[in-house]
Amino acid sequence: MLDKSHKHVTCEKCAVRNSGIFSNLSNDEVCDLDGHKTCNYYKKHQSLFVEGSYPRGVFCINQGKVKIYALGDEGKEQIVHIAKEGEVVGFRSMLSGEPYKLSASTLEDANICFVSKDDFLNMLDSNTSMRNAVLKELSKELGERAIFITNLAQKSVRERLAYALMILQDIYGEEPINLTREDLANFVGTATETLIRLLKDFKEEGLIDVQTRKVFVTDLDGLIQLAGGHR
Amino acid sequence: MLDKSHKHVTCEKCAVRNSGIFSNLSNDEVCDLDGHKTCNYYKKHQSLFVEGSYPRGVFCINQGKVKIYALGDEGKEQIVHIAKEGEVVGFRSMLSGEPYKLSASTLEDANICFVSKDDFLNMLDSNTSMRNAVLKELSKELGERAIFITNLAQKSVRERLAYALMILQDIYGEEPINLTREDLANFVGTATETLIRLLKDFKEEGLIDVQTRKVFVTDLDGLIQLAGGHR
DNA sequence: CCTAAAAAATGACGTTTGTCAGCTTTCCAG
DNA sequence: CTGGAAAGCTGACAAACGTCATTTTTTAGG
Repeated sequence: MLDKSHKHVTCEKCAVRNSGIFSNLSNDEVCDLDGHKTCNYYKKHQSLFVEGSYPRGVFCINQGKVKIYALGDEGKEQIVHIAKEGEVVGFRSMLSGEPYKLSASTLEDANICFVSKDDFLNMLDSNTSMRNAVLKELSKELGERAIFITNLAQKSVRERLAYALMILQDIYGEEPINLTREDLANFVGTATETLIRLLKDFKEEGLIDVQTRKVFVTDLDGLIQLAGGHR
Repeated sequence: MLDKSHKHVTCEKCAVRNSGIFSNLSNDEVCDLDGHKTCNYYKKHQSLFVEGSYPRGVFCINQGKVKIYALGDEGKEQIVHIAKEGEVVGFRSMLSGEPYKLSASTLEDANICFVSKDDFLNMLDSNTSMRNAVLKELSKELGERAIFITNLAQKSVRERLAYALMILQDIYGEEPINLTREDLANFVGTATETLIRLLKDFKEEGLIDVQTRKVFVTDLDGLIQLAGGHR
């Protein structure tokens, strides 16, 4: 459980100081960043930003998972990414000057810091290595999305679920994957009912273990093979 | 028809001088760029780069269309983007330091210039507005891919075809859309046969006109509506 | 102009996947 | 601890799509 009282996290001592696009900052720069950020406690299912609005800054996740999703025409969410501790989210729209194309909300209780647009852009301007990190991050994500697209277009739901579980396993690390069936379906890109049936199959085939909401990957190699080899 | 003999295009006089990420360069910088580039004539179906290899530079399209695609597990192409005159392609993998995640090849005869990795990165380092253009471009594309993903996951093939035709209409401008059925299917993310049947439907419904390979959009509003409103 | 190869088109058929409706279990606030 | 709401699950059914096999048309090189 997250300690709600301990709201302010010092950047220098942040558990995720060494990951993401801020990891290349010097100690001085991190102190500076620390002075310019605000730190907030978010409850599960709180919204960070919504599609269509304009960015005012970026969010740095200290603790907790965040889903990044688009809303389809019928209001169905398509989860494009699940961000974890150490990731900075919400800077893409800021850089493109467009309104948000995606929404973000917490999947669990979380500590998330906020850095205003001006501060962020100033840092980006003055700091070469951070700039390179941002360029790299954007490019990497672009590559990941291309794979996502190809999977959606060419693989069966079964294969996509295997692929999604591989990725989620990576994101959740030692912890079990903890998503509602609906979120999982919206990540895989299928109907909730279809997803539930497939999860049951996977369990019977010994690929995963399920404890109510929690999913444990028990046969990662099996999943990788099912998903169609490495990617 | 393209003039094959007129191989070298001077950047300053390039027809697409004012589009894409090089558009913000000063005249001096453009002259410099001109000195560092090589210009090549490509025939239809020639490859610019392939998935898995390492980038040596970027390609600036002076004339012609280029498909950017991923190869699925069964060798089926998933076209992610169709680049036209003025676009610079192939810089994402260079920035992420990874091998290409996508392949690119010409859809028609083309004039394409090449700028080496070092030259490109140097320019990126020294030129603020170009850097911002690249950041903007990457972010914009990331947004577009999110929509692509959502469409694939939630829309029917029929709706996706309408959407694809909207986009292609934009890319081809006044010219008719000129793709093989297979390429079109690989862009929409469906089987070639399904695509052919739907094209026929669209024609019967008066949305498009078809002259052998060429597709003319005759009712853009109808397509937009079919695709599910504006995007 | 002709011919082989590539692309386009069509029909038949099976399967995957989505939808709808109803039921059960789990979660959580009071 | 408890009751209502949310999430999870199951079955029946239909439609959308993919696959395969075959024919027709178009393209491009000699």
